[in-house]
Amino acid sequence: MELSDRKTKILEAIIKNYLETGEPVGSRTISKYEDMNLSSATIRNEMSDLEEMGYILQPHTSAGRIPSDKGYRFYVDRMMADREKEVSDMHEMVVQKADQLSELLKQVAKLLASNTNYAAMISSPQIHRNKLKFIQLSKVEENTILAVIVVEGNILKNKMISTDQPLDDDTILKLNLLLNTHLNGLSLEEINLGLITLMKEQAGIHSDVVGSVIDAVADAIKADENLEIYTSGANNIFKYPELADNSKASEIINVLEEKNQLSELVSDSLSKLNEGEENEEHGIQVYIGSESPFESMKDCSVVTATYELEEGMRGMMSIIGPKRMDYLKVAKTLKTLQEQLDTLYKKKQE
Amino acid sequence: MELSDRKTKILEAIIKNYLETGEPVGSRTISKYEDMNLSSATIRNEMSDLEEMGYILQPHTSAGRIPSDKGYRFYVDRMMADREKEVSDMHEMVVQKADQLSELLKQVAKLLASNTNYAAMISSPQIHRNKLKFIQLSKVEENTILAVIVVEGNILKNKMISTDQPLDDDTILKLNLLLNTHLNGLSLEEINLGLITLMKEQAGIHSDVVGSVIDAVADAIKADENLEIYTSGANNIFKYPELADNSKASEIINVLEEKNQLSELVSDSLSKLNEGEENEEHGIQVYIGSESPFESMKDCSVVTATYELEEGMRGMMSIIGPKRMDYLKVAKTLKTLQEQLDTLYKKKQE
DNA sequence: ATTAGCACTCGATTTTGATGAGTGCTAACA
DNA sequence: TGTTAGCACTCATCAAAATCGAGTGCTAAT
Repeated sequence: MELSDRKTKILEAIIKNYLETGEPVGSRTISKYEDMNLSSATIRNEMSDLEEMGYILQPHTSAGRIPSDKGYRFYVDRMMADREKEVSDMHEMVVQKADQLSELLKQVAKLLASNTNYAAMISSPQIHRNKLKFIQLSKVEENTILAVIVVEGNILKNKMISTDQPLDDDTILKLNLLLNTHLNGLSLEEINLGLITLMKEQAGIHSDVVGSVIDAVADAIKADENLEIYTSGANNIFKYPELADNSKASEIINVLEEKNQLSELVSDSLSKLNEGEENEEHGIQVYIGSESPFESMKDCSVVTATYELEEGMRGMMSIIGPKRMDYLKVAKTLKTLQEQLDTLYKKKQE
Repeated sequence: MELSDRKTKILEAIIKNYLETGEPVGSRTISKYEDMNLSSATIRNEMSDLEEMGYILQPHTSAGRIPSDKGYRFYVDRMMADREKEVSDMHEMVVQKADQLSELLKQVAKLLASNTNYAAMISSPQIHRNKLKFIQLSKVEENTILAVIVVEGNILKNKMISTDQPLDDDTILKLNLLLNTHLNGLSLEEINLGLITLMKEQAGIHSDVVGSVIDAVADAIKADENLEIYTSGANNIFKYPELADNSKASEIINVLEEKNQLSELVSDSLSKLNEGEENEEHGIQVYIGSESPFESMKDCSVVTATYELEEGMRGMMSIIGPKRMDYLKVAKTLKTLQEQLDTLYKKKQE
């Protein structure tokens, strides 16, 4: 069966009503709409068809209908197509300049959550494609060396390195030179074992101690590839009865708190994004119910967007809410922040 | 009225039973205990007294009794006094050496939560009494300078400083010298406006640009005085029906997520601790119900402990659970981690 | 001082019935 | 042939009523 115009109209009416109320919607309610000059009986027939086609379902006999995942999917796809039509009110969202990237991201997470009334998360950007800009070792204590590594985008990594024997200033100077000449300008992922051994050989005489320092620096460069995740608004889920149920809430909160799951997911989908086809629609993706990446989120919808601070520095943010979330508003919020991050960061750099 | 031996015994029995079951406990239950050779009627009389004295209360007529806050307080004080008597089973808790302090603390938070089945938090240590060890400015880009500040305990602070005009290498060298000679060895709280202006004067000629760099460094030193808070196990609260109620759960989760409230609290009580009388009992504090620092936690108990990584580097950790939490186990868990942090950190330093 | 016994209370659980929103189907209608 | 009025039926929800039982307080006997 095809989706006739009338069916579409009815389906849309059902979904919209359900988004607002969260209650199953019946034929009578729909028939009373102004531009719907049909009796409830006719609506019922159409609804019956829509149910057969899988767009809506009945929680139980003699209840109204609610959208199925397929129904939401239809609605979301349609809405995304002509999103300009509708304007939902948005608060002003202003991202304040922040000193540290982590502060900025925390702020964004908070903004996302407070503007949408759903739970939000944002990941730090991936940087393994970024180029190394600058390495500096300095002696902090007799047996302790501090390594500071600066990456494109002015991302910092530090590491304290304890050595078995003290290193004299001259050696440190040479090491600095060695590291910078070999590594500067390379992207993080280009730095491999081969390079490390090469450097160790060139360091020559000093053998052991120097070798271990080089290893430690390499570690610092490679480490921390797991993205940081910032979340906010977890308690918003209590606002939606269909999620506030104990076991569901517990699971959702767990996912938000156990950030490593999220972290993996983000890095997976980011790397797919890097290789694969670009996603139009500003990379906004909607996962409805069972489409969602987590088993424990089968009663939620997850809307994700990528952001890009500068070439290759991509991160992900997402909103987690009930299936009947205000997709339009969420998409807009995400887009707004995408843009703000973009411009803000470029300003900061200049 | 005095607490007779028998009353004490009964009270203790009531509390213990309630800690396990979470249900009001009646006279009959108690009378059946092995070493309690009394009829339920006698117990009832005693219970009636205990209620009058405020140690227990009835949720409603014809229900059993539950401990009041005063009852818990009695139990906790008593338990703390002779805690060695009882041995509750504890999992092995091993804190893995971690590269970054933040990783270590996250790990500890997780351990706390998973061992106790309550929610846990830990703050980063306060460092404003720590002495400055080392400052280094380096040029990263034409108009960008990186300041790295190392504090006793090898805590790092960094800041990227954008300048209006480029600074030449020589000036940077001089600035490094200036900063280090003036500030090294001072504790963070000793660095004040006077010192800053003094340095600016000595920098002399270079005026503007140099001045702003010094300001930026001073900022970096002073900033970030708000402690980081790491939480874990928020979803554990759903295991306790008396907290799993929607509105309560929401509030608790909110406090755990809005870390700045916690942060303030921690820094308050730490500074009190620094000035005031030392708390024996390894600084383990129990807040029962309404004694607790947050209005929204009036149905919880909060057990806090301070830890000390090295002289003056103190932080706080705490467990948040229902009033009927297993105080003994919690206290032990906290103490164990206190000790582990202590030894681990000292090893790491050596 | 202790306890057995009993009446009484009151939350929790189950039962029952009424209500009403909503459906599916059928027959009449345009 | 598409639309609709009408009706029997379903079933969640709600409230009132009935039942249950854990627990108490009191009294009188030991």
